Amino acid sequence: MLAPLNGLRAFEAVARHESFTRAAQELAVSQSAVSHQIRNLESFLRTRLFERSGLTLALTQEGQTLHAGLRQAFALIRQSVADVQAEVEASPLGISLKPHFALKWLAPRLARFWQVNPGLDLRFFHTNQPADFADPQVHVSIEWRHGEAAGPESILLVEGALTPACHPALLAGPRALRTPADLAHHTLLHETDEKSWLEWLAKAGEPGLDPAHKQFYEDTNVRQQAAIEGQGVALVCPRLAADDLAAGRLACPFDIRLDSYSYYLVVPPNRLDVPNVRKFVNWLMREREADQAP
Amino acid sequence: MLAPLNGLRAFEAVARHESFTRAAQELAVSQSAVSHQIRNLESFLRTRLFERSGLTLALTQEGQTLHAGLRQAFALIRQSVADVQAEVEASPLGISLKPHFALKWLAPRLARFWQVNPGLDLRFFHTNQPADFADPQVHVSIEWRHGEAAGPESILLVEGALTPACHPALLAGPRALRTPADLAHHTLLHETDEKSWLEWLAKAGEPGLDPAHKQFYEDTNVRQQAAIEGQGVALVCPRLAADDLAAGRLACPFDIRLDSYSYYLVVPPNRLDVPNVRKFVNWLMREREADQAP
DNA sequence: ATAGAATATGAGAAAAATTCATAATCCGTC
DNA sequence: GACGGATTATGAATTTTTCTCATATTCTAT
Repeated sequence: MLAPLNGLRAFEAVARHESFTRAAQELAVSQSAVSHQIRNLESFLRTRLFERSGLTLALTQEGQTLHAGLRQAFALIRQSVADVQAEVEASPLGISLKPHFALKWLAPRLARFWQVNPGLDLRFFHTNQPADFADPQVHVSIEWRHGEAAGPESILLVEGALTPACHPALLAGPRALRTPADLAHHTLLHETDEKSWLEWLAKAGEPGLDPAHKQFYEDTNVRQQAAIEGQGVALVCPRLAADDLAAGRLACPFDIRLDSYSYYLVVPPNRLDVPNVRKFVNWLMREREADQAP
Repeated sequence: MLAPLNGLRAFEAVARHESFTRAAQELAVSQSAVSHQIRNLESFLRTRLFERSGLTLALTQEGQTLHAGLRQAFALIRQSVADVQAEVEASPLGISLKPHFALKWLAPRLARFWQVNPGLDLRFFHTNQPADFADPQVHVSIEWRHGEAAGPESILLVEGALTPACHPALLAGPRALRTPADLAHHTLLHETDEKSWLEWLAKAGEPGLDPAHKQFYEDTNVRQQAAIEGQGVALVCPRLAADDLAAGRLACPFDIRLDSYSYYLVVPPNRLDVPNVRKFVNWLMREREADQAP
């Protein structure tokens, strides 16, 4: 049977400090705990390790023998653990997010992040799926979630507020989009299913509307580009389409917005203890504030 | 917070064996326990330490960093603990016992002990008090105990069988000891109190007997010598007075024996795990057998 | 596909560690 | 020499950790 490691650790600290009380402070436990540990170790080794003569604590012969090796051993352990933690710290911060959010929201702001955190490596996992936090490379994610499904570890980053958008030309002409009912003559650009459009149509008072065509684009960047090319009407998130709207590449024919989904920052429990994660999250929070100010 | 030591130990074993299962065997725990330990350590360090790709287990970069230091550290720990145990092993085996038993029973047999266990150092604590097992130098004791008070850790070594003994001359002459009642004309040699004699007198049918004189000798060797010198009658343990009886220095006038007290070997719980203790106890047991054979 | 050999996992049981409250001890001081 | 301050010791209750069992999962080779 191998020696009780926690007792050895306590012993090493006591021997170094020459005091139970100070060792307890270093180990962040009570003096009583240290006393029990030492007693237990002494009973395991069947020998006294300290000579308690009054206020002075001295190592016995056996205690000296033990401490000689343990001092080195625990220094090695502490060093090795610190080395690993440094490696982990130096490894890139993994962020799982949708390509659309990455392109339209994060990318334009990242330069500012480097200014504040130079030398911090990021690693992006672009996916339309929920993050796989079992993968230790993934630390946080930004997800497109239904507001109600957002748990306590979710922080609202950008409000969804989905609304139809299309090439400005579609607002005029014979089949001009003037009321939601006009969508019946147009192509609706979907994601992977029709859920969002059905929800929006219901809210717009056209629940049964049957569009002329349907197209499916899983990637929102591609879908939005398709709308820009005039291939149909897509539901867009105005804040993430701000540039296209400002440049006149897109226009929003109606002011009816679906706000059940939004972009949320998701940080698994305790992940904020990782310094790099905290830095990134703090920066995101400040960007969010700046976003909402104007 | 310092790293979970037991997890580190498990990790070191797994890394060395390149197998959870074999590490579990070395540590004498289940594979499951090792798996839990590693998982816990990985979660503490927030990194994977092993690459589990099918049947082959490989260290990750972080795992290698950690193992490099831990291998050395644990080797040091094992060595230090072994060193201390060797020191403890080499220290004398402490035996607490009464001077009388030491002189009359143990001393004549010790030569045989050295034959079987050459180089094993013994340290005798001669005392008439019960052993102080809190003193780590005291490993076993041989005690004069009441049979009923003997606990499970007590082993009968020599039966007490107290009976009066005196100089042979007292068996003759005007005040010859022929019946217990004759003791009224003699001096009774006591230990520290009159208990034993009172008990013996009761058993001998002379409960109220009032002796001519009383003398108190705490040390049985001295008391027995006093009897040899003809100073009175002492209660002796025949097996420990065998030499004096055989040589005619002592005689037992009556065949009434008090057997409530005996010499017991006392070994505190778990002490038998100490190799030297086991050697001594085993030898004592063989001596006891040899004692009872003839 | 399937057997074999490994690791993973969840729940409950067992063991170890910790704390609290307080006792005992020791030393220097008045 | 009694007293106060500082230190270690101790016992009981509680919390935390560790372990096991039973079983799931994963991977490989046949």
